[in-house]
Amino acid sequence: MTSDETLPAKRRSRGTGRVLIEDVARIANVSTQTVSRFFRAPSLVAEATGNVIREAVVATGYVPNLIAGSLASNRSQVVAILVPTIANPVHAAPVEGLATVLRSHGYQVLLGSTGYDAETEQDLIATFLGRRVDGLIITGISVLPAARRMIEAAGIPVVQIWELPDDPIDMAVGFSNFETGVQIAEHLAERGYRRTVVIAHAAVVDTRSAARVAGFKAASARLGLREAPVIKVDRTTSVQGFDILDRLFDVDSRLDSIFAVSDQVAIGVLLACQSRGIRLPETLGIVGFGDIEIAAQLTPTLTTVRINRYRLGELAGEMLLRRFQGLEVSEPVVDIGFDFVVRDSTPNRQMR
Amino acid sequence: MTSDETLPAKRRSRGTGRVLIEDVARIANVSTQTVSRFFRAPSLVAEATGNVIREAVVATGYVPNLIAGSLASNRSQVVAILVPTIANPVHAAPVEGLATVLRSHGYQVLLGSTGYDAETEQDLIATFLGRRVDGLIITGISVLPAARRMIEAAGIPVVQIWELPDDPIDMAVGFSNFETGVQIAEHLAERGYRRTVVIAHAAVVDTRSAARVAGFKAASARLGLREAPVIKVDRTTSVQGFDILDRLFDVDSRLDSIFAVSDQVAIGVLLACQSRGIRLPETLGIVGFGDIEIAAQLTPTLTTVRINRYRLGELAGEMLLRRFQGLEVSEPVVDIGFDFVVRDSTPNRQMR
DNA sequence: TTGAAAGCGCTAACAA
DNA sequence: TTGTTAGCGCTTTCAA
Repeated sequence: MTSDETLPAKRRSRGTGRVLIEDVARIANVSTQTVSRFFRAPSLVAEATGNVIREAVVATGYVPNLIAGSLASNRSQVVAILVPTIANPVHAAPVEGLATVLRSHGYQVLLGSTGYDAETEQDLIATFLGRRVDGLIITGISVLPAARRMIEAAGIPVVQIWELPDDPIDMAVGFSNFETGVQIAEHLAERGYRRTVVIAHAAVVDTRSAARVAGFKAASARLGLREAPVIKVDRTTSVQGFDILDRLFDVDSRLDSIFAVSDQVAIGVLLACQSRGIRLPETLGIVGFGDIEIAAQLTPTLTTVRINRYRLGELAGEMLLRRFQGLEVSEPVVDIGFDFVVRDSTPNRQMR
Repeated sequence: MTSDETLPAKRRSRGTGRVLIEDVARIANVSTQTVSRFFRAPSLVAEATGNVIREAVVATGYVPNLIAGSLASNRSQVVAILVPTIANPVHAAPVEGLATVLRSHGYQVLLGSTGYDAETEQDLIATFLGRRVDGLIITGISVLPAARRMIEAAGIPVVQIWELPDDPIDMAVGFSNFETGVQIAEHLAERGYRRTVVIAHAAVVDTRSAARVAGFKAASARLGLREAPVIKVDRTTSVQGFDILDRLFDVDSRLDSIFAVSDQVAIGVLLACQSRGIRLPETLGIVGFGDIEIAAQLTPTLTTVRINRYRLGELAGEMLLRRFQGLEVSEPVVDIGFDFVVRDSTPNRQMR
């Protein structure tokens, strides 16, 4: 017979049968508050007391319920990150950087894949706010107005990554995608290419790749070059060269170069050329974006733009952590820049 | 002057100033319980009542606090997944599959990167259990005993992925890594290769790649072939061919083929050969593992093993969902199999 | 179909 | 350095 019968009749316990902080407290002969303190700030507990508590924790196998702690403290120790798709290593890298930085400070990462869909993004934001995440990382700037209002109402720190928003929700870490397009156009022009075809991303919310194309076009116009034809692909995250190669020559049978908004697409074209016996780089100059690992090992090696993607996530995490500590973030919008990496896929082209 | 002064003096509210369920209830002129029901099971609320509540929700901008809900209901609606590193697309794919399946059922994904470290894995498991996740997905079988005990004590459903454990913690979705190694050895033998060098993973917790190597060795021995030399690399997730190529020829200057435990490594070697003008596939047969997207587009195309990685995560999610619904999982350990994909990198070799 | 009361397990505020 | 008390905001239980 248990002691349950000694409880007031009205008490209908829904207990989960797990070890609670009060069990530890009773065994260690201290208050629950002291046990709580022992976990959150051990330095505030006398060493002898701490040892007794530690023993009681081991003896009982106590695991603190962080949900209860979150409710009481109004801090969840969770940060959410929204990416278009985690299956693209370009977006996986910041997640890895973020998770690593946060974990060393006791925070965990809640992951949301939007599939390049603004509605899905908004739904995820709503859910994450309902979970009372302490901070939010968002890929890009195309946040729906309603979602933005929800975020602002929640008042939590937010970092937008991959772009430099004119009107940031809060903080941002990124670089000028437009400028990468400009440099690519200038490079191709300087090397003697005159008939570039651009391979862009069909997804409208991918404002990052759109900005690269816009930069390319603006610079081409300024240089007095023809307006490059653009073909659009549904997915820029996969290597799918043969179809694209056909479409390229359909659009301009005399093209001399391509600029693809992602390395994956550029590499697809490069490999398709190889497979069909089209000589590279003589026949076609190729520029990609992202500098994925394989870009430097292909033959020819790929001219592209390198971003420190891991650092992007790491830095975003560090900015959130500063805010969590109540500190100022001196530079709320950080330009981490990019490296334009010239390799063998865009050699000097003899003028015609 | 606010109404605060009418509150009992002892009441020291720590309220967050946000809209609460009771605000909605007051405005809609119903009890908090009815509002709660409206969110969890709208069909139990009269339509007219529901409409009034909906209006009140919109008017106030109420966002339910899921933390409080989790504490009260003892369900967090969160599933955690542990992967060695999210930066490897091979491990990112199941995460994407899991997240997609779970999201459509109102569950979110908490992500943990272990960095192929068992201690880190254990720490993450402890944290996730403290957060009272409703389910857990673990990559592989090398869970430390203490971590295993914690999981079993928590009594939540668990799915181990990528392997078929002899002694599963709970459920599993995987395939026989050993058997992939066997088929690779048989294929190379049948095609006339006699001097294979194996490129393995140095990380001891990567029991998956170890099993592939073991299968390869067992089959080679059974076929009466020489025991293949093994070289170990620290990271199998990156394309790093030149160093490895040198080491290969150091180990066996007359090797005729390689088996790499990951496509990334196999492709690194393939590209390094290309770059150095080593003729493929004549000089060297190459087999990888994983069938990453680019494998089919290289020249020569890569012989490898295909796993439905996305499905791996999806299926694991579906198994958890069944358990959450209190249903039986008829087959707790599922073998999803693999496809051995023979391509151009391992042509028939003329006997010497 | 709706409501009242009593927790869920922890931490913040205050006091000693 | 430690303890007491009163919540955190929701859902469960039970009753109507």
